[in-house]
Amino acid sequence: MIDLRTLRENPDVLRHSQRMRGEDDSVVDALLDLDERRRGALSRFESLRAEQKSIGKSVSRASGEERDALLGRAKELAGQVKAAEGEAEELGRKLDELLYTVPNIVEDGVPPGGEDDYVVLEHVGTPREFDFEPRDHLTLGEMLGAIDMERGAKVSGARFFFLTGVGARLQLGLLNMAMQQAIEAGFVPMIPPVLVKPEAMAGTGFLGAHAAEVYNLPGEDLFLVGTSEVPMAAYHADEILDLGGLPRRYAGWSSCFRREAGSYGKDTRGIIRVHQFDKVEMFSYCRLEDAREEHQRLLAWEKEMLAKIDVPYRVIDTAAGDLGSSAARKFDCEAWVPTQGRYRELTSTSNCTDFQSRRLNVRTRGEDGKTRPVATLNGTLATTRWIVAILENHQQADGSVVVPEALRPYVGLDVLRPIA
RNA sequence: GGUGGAGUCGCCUAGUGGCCGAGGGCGCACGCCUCGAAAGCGUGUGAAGGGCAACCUUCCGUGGGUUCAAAUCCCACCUCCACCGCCA
Repeated sequence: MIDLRTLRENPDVLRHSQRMRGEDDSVVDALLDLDERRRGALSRFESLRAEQKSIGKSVSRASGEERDALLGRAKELAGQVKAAEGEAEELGRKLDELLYTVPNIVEDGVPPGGEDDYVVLEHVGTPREFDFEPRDHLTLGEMLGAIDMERGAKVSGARFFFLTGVGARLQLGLLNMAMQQAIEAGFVPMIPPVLVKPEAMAGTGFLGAHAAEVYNLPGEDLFLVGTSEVPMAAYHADEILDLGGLPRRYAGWSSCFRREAGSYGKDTRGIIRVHQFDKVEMFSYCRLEDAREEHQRLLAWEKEMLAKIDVPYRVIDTAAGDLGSSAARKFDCEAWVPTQGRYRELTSTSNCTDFQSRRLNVRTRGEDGKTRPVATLNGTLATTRWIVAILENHQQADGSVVVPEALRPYVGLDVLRPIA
């Protein structure tokens, strides 16, 4: 959520940001207009209410005719107060409604443009030359008895799967390795609820433009989270965090649920794009002025994880138009997928500045004693999709897959071999 | 799912219509005392918004209602606790 005070003082910042995202900048004027009208109504209500209170007090002291006169005036005021309050509330509702549609202000330095206008920041590792025809991850997964899409579809429908045998072991090992790295880096490990209230979903910015992506349980008024970012951001909702305790870092392990509405036909083979997967996610609360630096740290921890699975990847700086509504900046790490001949997202780290914390009311107290919103950031440490990169990049001609060295203690196997 | 009880300023608690945005204790901050500390004493100590100074308004689980006036009365809902039922 945008800060109204900042908007009043410097509306061009939001106008520029909206244009960077390729979105409507006239929302700025609509906001300013509503804000001014609401403040007017509020101030009318406040002076009426003040008068009503003071008359109310004199009623209790007065008697006889004087009391009757005061009562008359008080009754009159009661109606006016109610009307003025209603008007202020109505305008406040409209303002909030509009405010909730406005995405975060884009950070300086973000490349302009849309999905394809990202800037590649670096390449790490080199795609391997195969002296045989590499198999795709699903073929390998089936040969290894690791992935069962057919039964996934039988039981749950398209884009569902079973991880079986070494597939299940691979995922458990990978996610455990991620948790272990996070713990060693000082993160608090966390297993959050994956069903959340509407406030948590809206607070993190997932009920806006991408509401169609979210599963909900209408009878329960609960939503299935698409990432543990949601419960971890809402974890400290309505709290004032100790300044000395920042940054607070959490590593959440959860299943993630996505409807993948509108992606019909995309990535229909294998486990690249599925309705349910598991993820270890970093989440950090820090001071606003430290957020850029913290963002770089999260990116560094992602790279540390990627190094452990030893796959070639690149880091991209996502263009403004492709940022989520809560992100001010986003870096993705994309691994090389040999059979697709391209890079696919394995991690994504976003700096959400004070966008989520304003909605969720997560604050800290500054040196001046005043409360102010914190920054929230998130980043991926491992997901089910990583299995794709591991299988494809480390496959051998016979269909076996060499487990990356760092991962071996967690998986308990050096090589995954095709089953008979 | 049923019945009973409860939700007040970080924590505990007082408060049954106007003198309550709200008293007390704990905690915390500052000061005095002390060589220093503890104890003791004194002062201060919720949040949001508006003017940004005095000050004003809102918030006593949430939402509605009654009233000139609601923490206080009425209704609905939510949450927590206890017991019962049902079921992992």
